[in-house]
Amino acid sequence: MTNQDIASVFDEIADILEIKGDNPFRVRSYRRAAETISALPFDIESVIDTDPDRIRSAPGIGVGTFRKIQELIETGSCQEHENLRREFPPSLLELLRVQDLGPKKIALFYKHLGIRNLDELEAAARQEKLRELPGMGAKSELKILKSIEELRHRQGRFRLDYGTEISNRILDYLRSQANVQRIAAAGSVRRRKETIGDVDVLVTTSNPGDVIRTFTTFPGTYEVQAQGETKASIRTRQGLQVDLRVVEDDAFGACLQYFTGSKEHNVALRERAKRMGFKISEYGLFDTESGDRVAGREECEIYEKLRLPWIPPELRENRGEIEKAEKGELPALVTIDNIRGDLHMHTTASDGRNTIEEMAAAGLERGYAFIGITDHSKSLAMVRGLDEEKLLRQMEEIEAYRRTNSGIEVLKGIEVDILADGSLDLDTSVLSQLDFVIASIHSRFNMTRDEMTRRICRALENPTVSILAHPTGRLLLQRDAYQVDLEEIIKAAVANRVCLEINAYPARLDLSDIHCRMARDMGALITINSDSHTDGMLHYMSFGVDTARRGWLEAEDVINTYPVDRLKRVLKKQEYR
DNA sequence: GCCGTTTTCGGCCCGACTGTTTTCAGTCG
Repeated sequence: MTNQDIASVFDEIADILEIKGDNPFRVRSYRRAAETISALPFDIESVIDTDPDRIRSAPGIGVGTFRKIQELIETGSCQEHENLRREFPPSLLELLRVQDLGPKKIALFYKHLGIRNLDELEAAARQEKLRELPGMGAKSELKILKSIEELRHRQGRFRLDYGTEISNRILDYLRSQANVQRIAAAGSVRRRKETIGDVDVLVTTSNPGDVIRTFTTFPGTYEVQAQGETKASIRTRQGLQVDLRVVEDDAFGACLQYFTGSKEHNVALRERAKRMGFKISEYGLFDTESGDRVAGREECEIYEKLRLPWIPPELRENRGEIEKAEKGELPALVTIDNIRGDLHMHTTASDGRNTIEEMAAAGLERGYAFIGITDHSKSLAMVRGLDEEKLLRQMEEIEAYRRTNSGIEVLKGIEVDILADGSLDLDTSVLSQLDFVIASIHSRFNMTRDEMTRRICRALENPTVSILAHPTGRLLLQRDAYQVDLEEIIKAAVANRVCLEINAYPARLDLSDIHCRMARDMGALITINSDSHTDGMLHYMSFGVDTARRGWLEAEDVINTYPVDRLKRVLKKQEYR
């Protein structure tokens, strides 16, 4: 059972308790537990027997939660959870994913109309039955219909962090439990796409039957969907499908290339192969005339025979990579090893869980040369955002830290809110005393495109601002980006020497890969940041690097790769490109 | 349900927006 599986049980308990109308603080504590668990940097199942205190000491994990974790790992389920599921149909929970629909209204619809799932909700809305209920009207009904439609578009997809966790677990499991020779994950996980539809695993073995059998007993399996001689499919508890294919050793490379995709990249590659007198398939590269297989064992041979350098999977979207490869002009993509630090993280001063010292220690452990402390500003009352006075106090705290510690440069920053009119939430006289200022939007998402664009551009003109965080505000599979003219934003950023962020938080990845490339082409500098709220989240950085690579970025495009002195000049706008 | 203590209970993040209301409930961040 993965941390994610455990976390989602607690989330589900919280959901049902909310619909039930239970004590909101009890609900929150389940949510908090879920959050903590999904961010733990270690695997619960593998330490629960040897080092249970590591789990017990995590914030928000008390006696009750710990018992439920034990119960989940030992028995695969938890009594409290099962009881609640009997009380309310689990299908009710999918309704929580409808925007603007919360527990109260779901309970109302369930009680009065017996609505248990999306289809029934949609039908009731179309028959104009919802508007008759207390507190409802025609407008809410239309809003619900629109939200249902948006939700249906997203369904069946998963975030990359979950896909990565599952594919890594399966690879480890098969390597240790079965007689595999070569094994790799292909598909969108390998391309590091921000969301994935399924996981494809390829394997070579001398004993296919054994590998298939082992695969179908993977501990995270919810159901086995198909099981044949060379192929099997399982579904995880979260509903993610994983396909395993046993392939011939001589075709492993070809198969890896084929199943890595993307479809568009493969179509373009096939056309090229055809022009050159080859036929390409998952079984190899074949000479059209003789029918001989000329490549297939290694993936790079396929590209080689097509007179191309090997193309990194992140670029395989048919967005010009084949043309560039042909000319030898592929970018030297930024790697995680190039990253020297992280400029966006929170502490206990606002909604983070760790102190400045603890975040610095975690940064050191990752081998960073610098970190930037950037708590929220006062308008985010919900997270106890900092006002001018508290910020000044935090600055003193950081200076005190600097005097007693070395080895990592702790920069004084803030994530200041951009208010509705484009002004900043804190006084410029205080902001200018910081090492750098991140500006971002957390409220009033529903402005018109023009209003929002003007709002952000105005903020970028503030001389203290050197980073725009999560520029489009999207939350993957949850919330679309706000309406904004990103081209205008990028232009304004370049004109004002502001760096655009790739927020590496797996639910954001904002800028997206496409916007990232656009920003680079327009001359913008990029910063990749984890937006950590605990010391265990710094590793999210790798997802940001994945996005940067998909956006064709090189180390020089990303300020986190710069030595501290150069970084400081960029943050003070003395240097840009 | 967690946490911390002024220690075994009582507090726990709150303000804005929307659509429904005629003073507020529900949702979101």
